[in-house]
Amino acid sequence: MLNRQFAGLLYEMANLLELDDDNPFRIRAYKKAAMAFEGLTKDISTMTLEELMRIPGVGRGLAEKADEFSRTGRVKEHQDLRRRIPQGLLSMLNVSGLGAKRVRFLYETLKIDSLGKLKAAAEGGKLRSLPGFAEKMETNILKGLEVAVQGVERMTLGEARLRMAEVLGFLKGTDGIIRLEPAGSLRRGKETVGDLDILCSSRNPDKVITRFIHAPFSKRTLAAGETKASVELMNGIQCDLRVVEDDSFGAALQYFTGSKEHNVALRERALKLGYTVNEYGLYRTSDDKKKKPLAGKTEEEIYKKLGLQWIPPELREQRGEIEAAEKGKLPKLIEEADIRGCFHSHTSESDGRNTLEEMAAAARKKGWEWLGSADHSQALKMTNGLSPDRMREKIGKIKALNKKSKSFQVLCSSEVDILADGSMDYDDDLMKELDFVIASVHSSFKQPEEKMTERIIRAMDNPHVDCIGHLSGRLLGQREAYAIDYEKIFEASRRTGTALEINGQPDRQDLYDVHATTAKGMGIRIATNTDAHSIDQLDHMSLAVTVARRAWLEKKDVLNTMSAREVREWCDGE
DNA sequence: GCCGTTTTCGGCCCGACTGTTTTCAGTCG
Repeated sequence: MLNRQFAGLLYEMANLLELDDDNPFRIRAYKKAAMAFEGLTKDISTMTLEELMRIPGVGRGLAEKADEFSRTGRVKEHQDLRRRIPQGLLSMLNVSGLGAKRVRFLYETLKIDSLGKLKAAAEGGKLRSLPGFAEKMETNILKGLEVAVQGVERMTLGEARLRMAEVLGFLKGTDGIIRLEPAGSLRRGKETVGDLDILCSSRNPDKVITRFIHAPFSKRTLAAGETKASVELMNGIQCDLRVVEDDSFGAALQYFTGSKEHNVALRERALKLGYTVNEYGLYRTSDDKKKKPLAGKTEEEIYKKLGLQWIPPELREQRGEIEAAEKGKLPKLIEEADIRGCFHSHTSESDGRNTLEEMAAAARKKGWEWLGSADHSQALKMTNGLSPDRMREKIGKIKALNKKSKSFQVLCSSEVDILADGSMDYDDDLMKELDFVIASVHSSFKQPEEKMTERIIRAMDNPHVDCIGHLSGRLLGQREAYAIDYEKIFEASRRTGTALEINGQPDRQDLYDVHATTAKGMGIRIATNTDAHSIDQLDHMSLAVTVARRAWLEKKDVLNTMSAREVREWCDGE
């Protein structure tokens, strides 16, 4: 799958073109197309030129580049740009406060073409005498350099939600606050979050901003004006606060939730309809901006004026949601309240922290009707995986437990390893005794694409395997996804009726949202699972559901919305 | 670069903050 590589190449080309002072709209087109290729599940190397050109934002020029890239692994114009523009200038763009204009200027005047030379020049006080640069700018560049050298860290959504709850909890009590909501990529449920965005309406904006920049979690103030402030949190993450009038809250919430691409598309639509939209409201193009807006108090008003259904934040990625909203065809997204159980959790029998009884009690307390207790199989020694004898013992234990309760059922499940050759870690007789089998890869991650793909398909062909766990195997910030052919695997999944898991562990969130969308389109059933290793991790269902929502999934697409009885029937009827 | 029930040419989202300036460019989201 070359899509991500090609998207990366286009992003780099956009930056190089910017350094080359090329047409800004051309640069925007490259970035927009890069986004489109990133979200595409069909492999570009299997697409014809005509198919490529049907991707929104991709015309003949970029389609030909995609074609050139999949045939030759390179793009000539990209190589030309690389030859002409020093590589170091690209890394200089990562320094906060430096954009293409300033980087180019530094290169032309002082021949600075690397982070090292930039640091030396700033420390030597050589920048302050340049026109447009002064002492303050020099200091800021040095600060920006520290961050750029470390590289930009993004938090997982799970971590971001915790940090957000702390900040909101602190701000909540402030005098004069009317509404206070998280915005940005966190509200869209993106798998990782770069910084925290908070929106607030208040009768006393000064007070909120002052309290915010002096909060205990605020390490340093990056900017502070009348309507917005940014601070760096103790963990180095940036947190932005915007304060608006309550009449503009909906417009501002829409605006600061993004995504940027969604907002650009929305504004283009507004212009066609004779309106203009900003963070204060929706106006007629002909009207004075000081006039009261036609809409702005709620998001629903804005979307309605533009002839659209309200679009849930998770869908605002410019992946067809505006077209669907126009036709009134948005999905009715699954909600956490629809979930009645989880197939995948662990106990202290293998590597979990809580006993079977504790896990079951906690699941019941969440309002669930059933829980799949799916300890590891024997191959995973480091997790104390269960031998066949121990697993049979556990099956007996679960049967006894279920006799005591009618209203709550534990499924005897297991997360069985898919061994390197695609065979399963338990024999068929044992798997037959289990209610539900999740097959996962936990070893030999570096197999070539073809072998890994065959390995997983072989597991799906086993009649006892119900579901594939964390298909891509990626660990956010730690490990790349294994090389697999998604098209072939989805096809096998459809053919064998094997479900695919959306794993809600914060560093997994696996399937990827775009892959889950493709799977849904093929009629593949999805299980949203926690992979909980302790009772508190059962709350990771919220992350799994968020991924499902970003993938446009509805209640009917997800196995976990079945009642205990339906799950039993489904397991027996396979 | 892309795109088109106003267009195949001429558009292409919009505003806040900073640091540098005497009214604004660059950056950022």
